[in-house]
Amino acid sequence: MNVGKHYTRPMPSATETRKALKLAEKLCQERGVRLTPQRRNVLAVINASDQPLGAYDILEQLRAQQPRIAPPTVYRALDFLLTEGLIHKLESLHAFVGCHHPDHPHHSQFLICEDCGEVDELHSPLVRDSLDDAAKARGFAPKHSTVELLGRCARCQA
Amino acid sequence: MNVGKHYTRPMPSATETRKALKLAEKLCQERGVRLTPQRRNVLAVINASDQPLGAYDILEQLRAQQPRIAPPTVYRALDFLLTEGLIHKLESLHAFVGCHHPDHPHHSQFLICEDCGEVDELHSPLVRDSLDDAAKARGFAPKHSTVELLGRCARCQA
DNA sequence: AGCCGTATCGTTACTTTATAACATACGACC
DNA sequence: GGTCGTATGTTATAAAGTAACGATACGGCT
Repeated sequence: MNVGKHYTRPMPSATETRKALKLAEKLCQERGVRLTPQRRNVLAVINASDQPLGAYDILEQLRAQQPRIAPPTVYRALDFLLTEGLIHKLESLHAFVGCHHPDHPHHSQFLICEDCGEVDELHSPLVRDSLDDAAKARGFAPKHSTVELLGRCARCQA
Repeated sequence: MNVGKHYTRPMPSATETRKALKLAEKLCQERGVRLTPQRRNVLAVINASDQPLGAYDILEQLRAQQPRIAPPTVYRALDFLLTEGLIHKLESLHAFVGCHHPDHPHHSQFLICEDCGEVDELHSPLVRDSLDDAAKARGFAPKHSTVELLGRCARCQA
């Protein structure tokens, strides 16, 4: 897959990754859902990456430990993590990123740099409200939003 | 593919479709690009549909007249039509719809009904501006936007 | 008209992304 | 210990998209 071509920022630290996993565990416990080892593994791979990962990228990484793991296992874990709001899917890349604020449901907006692959997760209330208003004006009841801007990040323009 | 399951609104009239094709021809001529028969055929199929169509749906329809047509031909036509702003791609559905305002470039926002498959193309200046502002605040230079709300349209709620 | 360069298209084969279907395992509860 | 629901393993296949290369068509030129 390899989204970024030029600059790539440093991988998330092991500490950050562990903290994210701890939070995920806590949230799942609170909600009465199970963060099973497979789901945890998938989340760990995603959180440990500095780039969005495709399902088959994740698969490949998991095969290092579990050579016989197959696509449905990964997709099932991804479905779970999406449902629980622990990750996001970037539709325009067919790739997945960890959620920065998994503790409450939200619309997110993503700025995706085509040069370096960096993904910036925003939660602009203005964007959210303007979208809600637009939907309301049409009597439309939104369940899920996909908001992705593709372009160049500040660093790659400089 | 078959996006809509329940209500489906009537197909666009032949008159509408013809008008859209006329406009597309005019725009292409003005721009010095060629709306070739294959491109025209693909556009016609998309415009004649009341639902977003996947590339392979389009392929299948074209095969009625041209049994040996292959995926690359369709994808090339789709690329052209996207570049010229004559159609849009709905990333969350892997499907394509005709553009309602092909005469000037624009960000669009889409309201996609999960029940009936209807797609509403919006051009809310508030949404556009709030997204531009959010991007600007991060020094991000957007090239393309994907804004899609999935949910239920007014009719399907009633 | 004939020639050239480029754009478009045909064709084959293939890659990448995603899911259906069914078998097996495992844990919670009676 | 049986059985019910949830999660996973496993095989196969569907759906979406592209690479590569040759053939043909088109527009501009002399």
